[in-house]
Amino acid sequence: MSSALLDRLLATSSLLQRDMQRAFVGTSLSEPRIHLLWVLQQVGPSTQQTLAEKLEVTARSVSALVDGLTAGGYVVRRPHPDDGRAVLVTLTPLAAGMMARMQEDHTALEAALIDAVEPADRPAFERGLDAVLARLGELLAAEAPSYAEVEARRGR
Amino acid sequence: MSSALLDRLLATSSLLQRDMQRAFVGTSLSEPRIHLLWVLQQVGPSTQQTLAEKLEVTARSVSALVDGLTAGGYVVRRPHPDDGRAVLVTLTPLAAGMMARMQEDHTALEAALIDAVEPADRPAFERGLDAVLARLGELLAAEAPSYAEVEARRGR
DNA sequence: TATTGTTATACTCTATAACTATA
DNA sequence: TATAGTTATAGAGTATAACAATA
Repeated sequence: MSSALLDRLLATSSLLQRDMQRAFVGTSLSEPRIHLLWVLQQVGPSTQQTLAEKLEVTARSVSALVDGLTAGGYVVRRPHPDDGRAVLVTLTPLAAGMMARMQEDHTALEAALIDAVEPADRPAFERGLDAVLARLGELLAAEAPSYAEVEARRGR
Repeated sequence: MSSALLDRLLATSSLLQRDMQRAFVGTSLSEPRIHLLWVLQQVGPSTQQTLAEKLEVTARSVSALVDGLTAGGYVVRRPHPDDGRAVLVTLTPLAAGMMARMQEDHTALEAALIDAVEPADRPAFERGLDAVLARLGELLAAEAPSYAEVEARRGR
């Protein structure tokens, strides 16, 4: 008997994570640093506060990550044009090139995974995945009130 | 247009990870420590070497994890009956109870996720998931030779 | 006053290297 | 010699709290 659905989903998570890590062995880039670079590529130059929200870590942790990435030549801190307190963290050309390649790898992996599924199975597979994702979202929302909800309750 | 397949798989990973973490807020249990306890529940009392292999970390890291879990009252080090060098890390009744509950939650989540998928979609969904898992395994095996393969090559 | 980011401090996880005790 | 585990040391990531500069 094959292993349970949940175990296969967890196995998929594990393999996807390995695939991500494999792409950066030999560089000074760890998973949290790659994540920061990835966000910068997606949304463009950002303040550290914005990065803290996207990465779901404290502003202090972003400072440390940006320090490391600056030392490695992956990002630079530029003054914010409108706000003297803030900086705009910006990818260097080196890092922008790496992230563009990572984006290509991402697209290629997407294609490889779709290709692996029998065409006849694809619609049901995608519906099933969406259903699982939605259910997971509901379960988490039900049991773990969001930050916004906690704040609203406090405000009463 | 909905987001791509790969992004939905990554989103699923992220939500599963959150669900796992949510279960242990308020305790002194971090993700690596929970992982160790989980392995102990699955395979029974184990040497630290065995745990190091299962967790894919160094023996030194296992020492640190076991130290922390011992201090928290979750595991005890018992002498190995046949090997004076080794210890058998064993769950305390406290931790065994927590892990049994975690196993139940795991089973309940499994049922909730299957329930979320339309019965008519389930066979194709499972085939698709298996296909994705297999393809991911192939890609990783092709590009990242296993430890065993590296060792065999060195032995030539 | 509120916000942005840094300095100060501490804890966890990880790793390598050297060492002890046992096989 | 080889293996199991620890001590010593170091680096990364995370967090909270106090502070500086700017809004």
